[in-house]
Order: sequence, then C-alpha cells, then structure tokens
Amino acid sequence: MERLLSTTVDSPVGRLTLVAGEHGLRAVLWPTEKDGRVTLPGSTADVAASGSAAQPAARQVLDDTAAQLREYFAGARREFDLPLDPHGTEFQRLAWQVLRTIPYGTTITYGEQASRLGDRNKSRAVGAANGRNPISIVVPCHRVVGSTGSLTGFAGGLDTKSWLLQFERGERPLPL
Amino acid sequence: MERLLSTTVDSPVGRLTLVAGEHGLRAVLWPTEKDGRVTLPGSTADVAASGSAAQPAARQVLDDTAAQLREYFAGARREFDLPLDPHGTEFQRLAWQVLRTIPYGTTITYGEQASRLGDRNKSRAVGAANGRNPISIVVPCHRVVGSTGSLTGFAGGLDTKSWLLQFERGERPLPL
DNA sequence: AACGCCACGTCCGAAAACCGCTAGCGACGC
DNA sequence: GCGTCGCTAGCGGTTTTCGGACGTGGCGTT
Repeated sequence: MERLLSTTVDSPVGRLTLVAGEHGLRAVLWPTEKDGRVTLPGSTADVAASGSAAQPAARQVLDDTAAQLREYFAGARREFDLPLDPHGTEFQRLAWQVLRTIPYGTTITYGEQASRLGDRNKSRAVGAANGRNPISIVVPCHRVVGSTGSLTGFAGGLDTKSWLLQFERGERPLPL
Repeated sequence: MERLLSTTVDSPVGRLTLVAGEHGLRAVLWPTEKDGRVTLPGSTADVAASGSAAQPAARQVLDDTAAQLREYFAGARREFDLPLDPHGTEFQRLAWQVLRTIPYGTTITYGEQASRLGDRNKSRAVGAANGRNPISIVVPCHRVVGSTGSLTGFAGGLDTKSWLLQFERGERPLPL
C-alpha cells in the first residue's frame, strides 16, 4: 500500500483536505467528503509518523498544491501546474482529462463533454464519472453544467459550484 | 429554406423594412421590429449575394411594394394590389384576411372583427393575432380599435397608429 | 450475467401565462 | 340621472414552462 500524506488548506469555500502520494496529487476533498473518497492514512498518527524526511515527493506536492490553491483563491492563478495521480477506471480518467481542458471562467455541458469523448450519448455516464472526480477545483468538474444551463449537481454542494463559477467569471460572490 | 430579399423605404412614419419571398410579400416592418418577426436573410451579404437576376419574382414584389407605399403616403393610393404571403397559423391568416376588407379611412372594433370570423368571443384572440400581423400598413391592422374607440395597442407604437388613422381621415397629422 | 443507480438529454403532452378585448357593475362627480 | 372610471370575470389562440417518460452508457453489487 502506497503511503499517503495529507494536510488541509482553508479557503473561501471551506477547509479543503489535500492528499498526495509519491506519484502526485491524489485528492482535493470538500469538508463534507473528507473520508471515503480515497484511502487516507488511517490516523493522524500515521501522518505524523511519516515525518518531513520520510516522503519528500508527496510532501512537496502538498506544499505546491496548497500554495497554488491560495493563489487561485486570491485571483492570481487560473491554471494549475501539479503532478496529478487520480485513481479511477479508464473511462473516468478519460473524462477527467477532458475536464482539464476547459478554460478558466468557461463552462461546457455534460453532453459536450461526452462528445469530446467520442459519443454524445455518454452524457449520463460522464456525469457519474465527474461525480467521482477526487481532485476538486484543480480538476475543474465545476465547469460542467446541464444542457439547460442548470447546475444539476456537485459534490461540494450546489452553492459551492455556483460560488466557483461566479468567482471565475470575475464576480465577487457572497461568502458561503 | 426559402430565399428572402429585403429592402427599406422611408416614410413619414419611419423607415420601413420590406421583405419578400418568391410567393409574395412577407413583411413590412416598423423600425422597432426589424428583426425576429420573420426570418430575414441571415446577413446583408446574403441579400447582396442574390443579385437582381437571382430572385426576379421577389425583387419585383419589393419594387412594387415600395412604389405603392410611396403612392399611399402621397395620398394617391387607397388600396394595395400586391401578392401577399404572410406566414402564420390558420387562425391568424383568417384574421389578417378580415383586416384586408376594412375600407381605407374606416375602423372596426376587435369584437366586430371577431364576429366576422364567426365568434364574437374571440375578440381577444383577434387582438393577439393582429399583433402578429407581419405586413403593416398593407394589411391594415391599424384600422381596428377597442370597443370604446381607444387605440389600445399597435406594434409600431400608438402614435403611429394615430397618425395613420388621421392621415386616412384626410387630416394632416403632425409629423412624428 | 443481470440489476439498479446516476451530477444527462430529448421529446411530448398538459397546464399556466400572456395578450393590441369586452361586457357588466358599483362608485363618483356633475 | 348620466357619463366616466376602475375593476372584475370570462373569453380564445399562442407561447412558454414544467414534469414525466424513456434511451443512454458506465459502474458497483448480487
């Protein structure tokens, strides 16, 4: 079992939990989904045990992620430059890959995302895959909306999704 | 998609937009409703592309319409003689047909128009249909008034409606 | 291998909203 | 009394909206 490290970052949309392994960022989790989405270190003791020298690569990823997220929320960063290592099925990884091509401040529909995967009819499957995206914000699943423009759903809550979209549109959303 | 041609004519009540297809006049639009009422040629480029020789019938209709409108506003014409091709629902076309039987210089009420369509109670529906009449002036929806004599409404603006009625009564209305 | 769940999309029918109306009624001011 | 005014309740066609049904593909579970 790969050894994972985790830490947290405070943000306007709540305290985010970051998880990294030796191959890159594994997850950015919402306060409501801290557990279960990825296999986390069993306890804080575990994390503490793997001291600063133990997992240099993972530690570095966490630090970089935290820094870039802070820049993002300060409005000073529109793209992330991090080694990512999300775990999922073939289809899911493909879907998540498409997500990373959606530019900051723009949105596409689930149907459009499905088209880019080669089959217009997979929109629903795409929705399910996006729902399993472990790396929130950095992999911008919040930039996908329903064909009618409705927000439809979001792991972090619809209000959070709305907040992020407004923020990327250059507006000053109300604090949650 | 049928190819449409359009042009404009200046008149005392503003610049009118004329639209014709191969079957006849499709629309005479007020300055405020240039778009949306009928499907216009996508762009001026479209119009230019279909040169004088391309759509002889439609071109002829436009020319005739422009000429007759000028005569109308000069006080030299009281009836129009043009091939008309307004698009609308069954009921709407029936309603518009009634409009064409209202003599120059006279008015009827919406209720009267409804009666002539066979059902006194359809007055309100008639009003809605008149509101969709695409061929202003030539199909004289301005000759219909409320049961109390009020002008009630007009796509080109109430002042225009008033102007036309005065003009047809032989008065010399104030310029708009 | 079958079943059920899902952060979708499209279609279709029913219901509601919208109007360029009108007749009926009570409230008012001559 | 008698016009006017404002309000109300019906009126019918058209447009818009809404909700349910269904087809869809992937995934976790049995």
